Amino acid sequence: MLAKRPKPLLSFPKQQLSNPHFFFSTPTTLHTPLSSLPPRPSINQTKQAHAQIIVSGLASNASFTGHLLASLALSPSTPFAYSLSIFQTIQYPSLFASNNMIRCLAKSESPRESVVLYSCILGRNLIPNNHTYTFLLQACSKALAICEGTQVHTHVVKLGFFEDVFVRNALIHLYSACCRVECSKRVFEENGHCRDVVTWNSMLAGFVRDGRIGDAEKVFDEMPERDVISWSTMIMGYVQNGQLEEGLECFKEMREKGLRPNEAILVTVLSASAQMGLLESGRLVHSIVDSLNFPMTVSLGTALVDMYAKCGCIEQSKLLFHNMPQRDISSWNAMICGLASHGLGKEALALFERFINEGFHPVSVTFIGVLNACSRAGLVSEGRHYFKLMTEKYDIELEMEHYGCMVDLLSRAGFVDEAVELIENMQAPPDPVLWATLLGACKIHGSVELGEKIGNKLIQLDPTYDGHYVQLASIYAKARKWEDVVRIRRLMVEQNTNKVAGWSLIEAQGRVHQFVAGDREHEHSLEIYKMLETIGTRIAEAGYTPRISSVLHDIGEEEKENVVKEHSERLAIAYGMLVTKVGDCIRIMKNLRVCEDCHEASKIISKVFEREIIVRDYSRFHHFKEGKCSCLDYW
DNA sequence: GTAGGGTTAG
Repeated sequence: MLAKRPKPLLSFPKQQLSNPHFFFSTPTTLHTPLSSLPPRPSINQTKQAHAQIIVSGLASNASFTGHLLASLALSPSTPFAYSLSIFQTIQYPSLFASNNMIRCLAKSESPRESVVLYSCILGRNLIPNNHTYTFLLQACSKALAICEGTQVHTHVVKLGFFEDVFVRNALIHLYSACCRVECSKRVFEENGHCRDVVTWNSMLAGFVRDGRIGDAEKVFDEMPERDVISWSTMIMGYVQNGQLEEGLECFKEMREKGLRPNEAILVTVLSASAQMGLLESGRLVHSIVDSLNFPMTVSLGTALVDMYAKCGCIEQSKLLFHNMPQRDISSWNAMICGLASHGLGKEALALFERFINEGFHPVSVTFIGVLNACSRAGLVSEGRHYFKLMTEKYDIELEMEHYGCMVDLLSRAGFVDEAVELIENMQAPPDPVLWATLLGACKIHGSVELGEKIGNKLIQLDPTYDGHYVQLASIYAKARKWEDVVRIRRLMVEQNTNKVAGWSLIEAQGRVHQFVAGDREHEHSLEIYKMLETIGTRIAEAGYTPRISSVLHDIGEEEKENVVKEHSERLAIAYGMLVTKVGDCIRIMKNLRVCEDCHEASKIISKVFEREIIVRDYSRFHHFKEGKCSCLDYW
C-alpha cells in the first residue's frame, strides 16, 4: 500500500503575495550590525539611520535588518512597503527578522499575508518561537482569519507554546475578534493558573464585544487585579450596550478608588452623559479633563461639544467648538447636528457652508444634521436644495434617515403631497417610520382623511404598537370626532398593545429624578403636588387654558384636565421649581415628544415664574423663556 | 534581540 502523502501543516489560499519569493527576492551584501536604536523611533529617524548606513557604505546582515524591522514595527506610521523592501534585501532571514516582518505585516493593511510568511519560515526549517505566534495570531485577529487562526492554534499546542501567556492571550483575542467567544472562554478556562491582567482583560473584552454584559460583569468582579484597560472595557461595555447608568456608576466606582481615567474612558462617559442628557455628570467629566490637564484632543473636544449640545447648553457647546485646537469631520458633524437639534437651522447651515469652504467632504451624518436643521426650522427650499446636493454633488447614498428628515420637513410645512410622492418613489421599500412621520403631520394639519388612511395602514402593519393608535385617535380628537376616538381606544385595548410609558428626568441635588404621569412615588410627592397646584393657579390667572385633545380616555373634560396636569413633564418642572434657586434654569429630559398642552403650559410657566425651562424631548430641544419657545411652536 | 488587551458623531 502506498504511504499517504502527509497533509501540509497549513494550506493557505492563493493570494497576491502568496509566492514565498516575494519575501526573499533580493540578495544582500550588507554585513554591519546596527547599534542599538532608541525606543520607538519615528519613521523618519529610522529612515535617516537606514540611509546613513547605506551611504557610508556599511552593509547590513540579517541581524541588522532584524533590528531595523523591529524598530519599524514599533513606529505606528511605518509604510508597509518600506518594511517589506528592507526585508527583501535579506537572502537568509533569521527567525528574529522574520518575526519582526510578521509583526510589520500584522500592523499593515494586508495582515493575512503574515500566514504566507509563516509558511515560508516552516519551509526554511526555522523553528518558530513564542514571539512568532504572538505576532502571527495578532495578524490573524486583525484579518479576522478564523480558519488560518485555528490552524495556528493547533501548531501552538503541538509545539508546546500553549503555556506562554502572551500566546494564550493572543488566542483569546483572536477568537473574540472573530465572534467565537465560546472558544475564547475555552482557552481562558484551560490552565487557569497561566493568566495575567491581559488574559482577564481579553476575556472581558470578548464578552463585551459579544454583548454578554452579565458574563463580562462576572469576569470583572472575579479578576484578581484591574488596570485602566479593565475599567475602560467595562465602562464602554455598559455604554455600548445601552446600560448608561451602569456605565456612569462604574466610572464613579473607579474614581472612588482614586484611579486616573484615560481619554477613552472620559470620551465614553461624556457620551453616556450626553445620551442621558445629564449635564451635571457631563460637567463633572469636563472638570476632570481640566483638573488632570488632559490635552484637548479632537476626540475629547468633540465629545464635550456633543455632550453640551445634548444637555441643552448649546452656547457652551459652540464656545468649545470654536476654541478647539484641532477639529475633524466628527467635530463638525457634532456641532451641525447640535445646532439642528436646538432649532438653530440657519446657524447650522452657515456652519455647513464654512465646513465646505474649509475643504471638508461631507458624509451621510453631516447631511442628517443639515436636513434636520432645515426640518426643525421649517426651511423647505433649503432642505430641497441640500437633499438634491447630497446625491448630485457629493455622491452620498440616500438612507432611510435622510428620507425621514425630508418627509418630516415637507409634511410639517404643509407639502404633504410632495412627501407622499417622495415616499412612493423610493427605490427601497419605505420604513413604516416614514408613514408614521406623515401621520404626525396629518395631526398638525388636521388632515383627517389622509391620516385615517395612513393610520389604518400602520395599525395593520404593526397592531401591537400603541403609538399609531394614539396618533390616529389624536387626529380624530382634534376634529372632535369623539366616536372614532372611542372606537380606536377600544381597538387598542382589544389588541393588547405595548404602551411605551412616558417619563421625564431631572437632575437635582446630585441625583437623577424620574417621573411618570400621575407619579406619587417620589419622597417629596406632597410638596410636588402642592407646587403643581400653585403653578396651576398662577398660569390660569395668566390666561392658560388646557388643551386636552391629546387625552384619549373617554372621560369628562375636568378629569382630562387633571390627566394633562399630572403629565410627567409637569411633575418634573414642579420638582425643579422646588429644588432649584429662583431664576435658575430648569432642565428636563423626556423619552417622548412634548404634548401640546405641556408645551403651552411650559411657555406660560416660563413667563409667570421668570424661569428658563429647557426640555429635551424625543426629537429636539425646546427652550422656554419669557412665554415663548425656541421652536416657535413649529415642532 | 522581538509581545498582548480598551476609543466618539444623528
